[in-house]
Amino acid sequence: MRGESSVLHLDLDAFFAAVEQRDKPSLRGRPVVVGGTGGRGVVATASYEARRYGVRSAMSTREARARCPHAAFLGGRFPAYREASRAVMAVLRAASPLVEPLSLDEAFVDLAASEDPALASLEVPAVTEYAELLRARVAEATDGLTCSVGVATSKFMAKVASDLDKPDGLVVVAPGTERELLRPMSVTVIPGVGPATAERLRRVGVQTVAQLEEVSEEELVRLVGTAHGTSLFHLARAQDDRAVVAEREAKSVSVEGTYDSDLSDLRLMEHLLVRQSAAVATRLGKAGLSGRTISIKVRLHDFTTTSRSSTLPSPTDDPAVIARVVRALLAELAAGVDTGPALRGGVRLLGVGVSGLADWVQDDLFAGLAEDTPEDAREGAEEPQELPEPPRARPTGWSPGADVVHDEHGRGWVWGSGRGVVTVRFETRESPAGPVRSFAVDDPALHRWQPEVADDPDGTEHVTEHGTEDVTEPG
DNA sequence: TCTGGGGTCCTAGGACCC
DNA sequence: TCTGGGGTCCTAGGACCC
Repeated sequence: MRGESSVLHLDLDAFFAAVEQRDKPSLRGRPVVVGGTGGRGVVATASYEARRYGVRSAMSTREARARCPHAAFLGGRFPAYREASRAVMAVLRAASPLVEPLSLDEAFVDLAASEDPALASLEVPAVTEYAELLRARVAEATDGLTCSVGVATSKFMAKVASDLDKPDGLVVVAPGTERELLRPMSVTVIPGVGPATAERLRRVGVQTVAQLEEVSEEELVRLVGTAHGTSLFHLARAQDDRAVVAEREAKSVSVEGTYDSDLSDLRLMEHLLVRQSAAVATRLGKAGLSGRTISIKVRLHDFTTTSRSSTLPSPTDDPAVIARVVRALLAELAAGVDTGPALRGGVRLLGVGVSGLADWVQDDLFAGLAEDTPEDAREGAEEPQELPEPPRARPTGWSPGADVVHDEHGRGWVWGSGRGVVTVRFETRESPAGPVRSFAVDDPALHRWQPEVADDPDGTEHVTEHGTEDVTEPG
């Protein structure tokens, strides 16, 4: 917490809906709802006219239609929102080099780093005047969009303040007045306190910040865990030293989709996941990123959500590699004793994500792999007789398209990532495109294998993950 | 036909290494 | 051979945010 009110939080009012009303005069003064318009859509933004009918963000579009049937329901024009956002961020960056965008419509600005001569000092009157100037500049740069601004001695208090006079308002919290402002408020003003945490606190009689102040740090840690508990303890006292950070690197890239009716056909799910893999790869490529961990997400008809992930030895942005891993992860779920039947019972959402991002793309897969091949994998490759006993258990799943190596006994193998070798059974089918090989993983405890394998330009089967020469198929 | 899509952070357990 | 702890990586799930 600083001595001056120099952290500014800006929040554009009903942003998506406001852009629509700005661009389409016929919508001005009317209720506008932007969000998913399909059967399972939710509201992203409701204009203030629509909020009067009880329409709220995250509400299902179905319910919003029931509450306000005469509203304009729009699917959203993200390029327009991005452009408006860019104009706002440019205004803020002209005010201070330290701008931290939180989303398209929100940002922190560190006024202590400002070199704008229009900011006379960090005293409350000067900061108030300057914040009004910024609001005017935002309106001018965006052809009339309004915003709400809070200025305080910390990020937390600035964000609380920007919420106090919405829409089109400004609140500057004078240094030293934070706690009296906070005490009567609900604990839900604290970032990180959502429905689950609020309920836990309510059960021990805590609903306001004043009541939260009475709880010891140890008790809070016991209630909600170490990180959350200590953070809650300090935020209750308006203690917040988080810096405004201009550049934050992306940690993951994902694509997901909810379908209007539940899916039960595994081949269709695979098709959709592979399409999402390509979309993720495209976005990675455009951003110059690649990642090692590939995940799929599956939400069932009853909204339970499961995920599977697999970490490769080196980062990739290759749609073929991502798709291959994704297919294997789906096969793993389909083979699961619990997850398999659940999958066929109806899936409402599928998603693909890549995390463990690096800001570089490996040019030569083989070059990188040669250097850090795990010793045990090499040994396994050279001494196939030490592989596990042939399986007795029933195959737990089939993973079309994965590459398989066989040993001299005619058994098929797929190689793990530094974890030894996984036993599989395989079969080859004839298809118009040539032989198609599938394999089954026989040991459920081992089946989280790493199917990082090269494309197959010369028609031989080989595994690139731990050094290719060792594991080229004989003949 | 309740409940989007894009993220971040945290926790807990197991594997593995020293 | 037994006991043990610390650190890191990985996976799955959950809470939360806009």
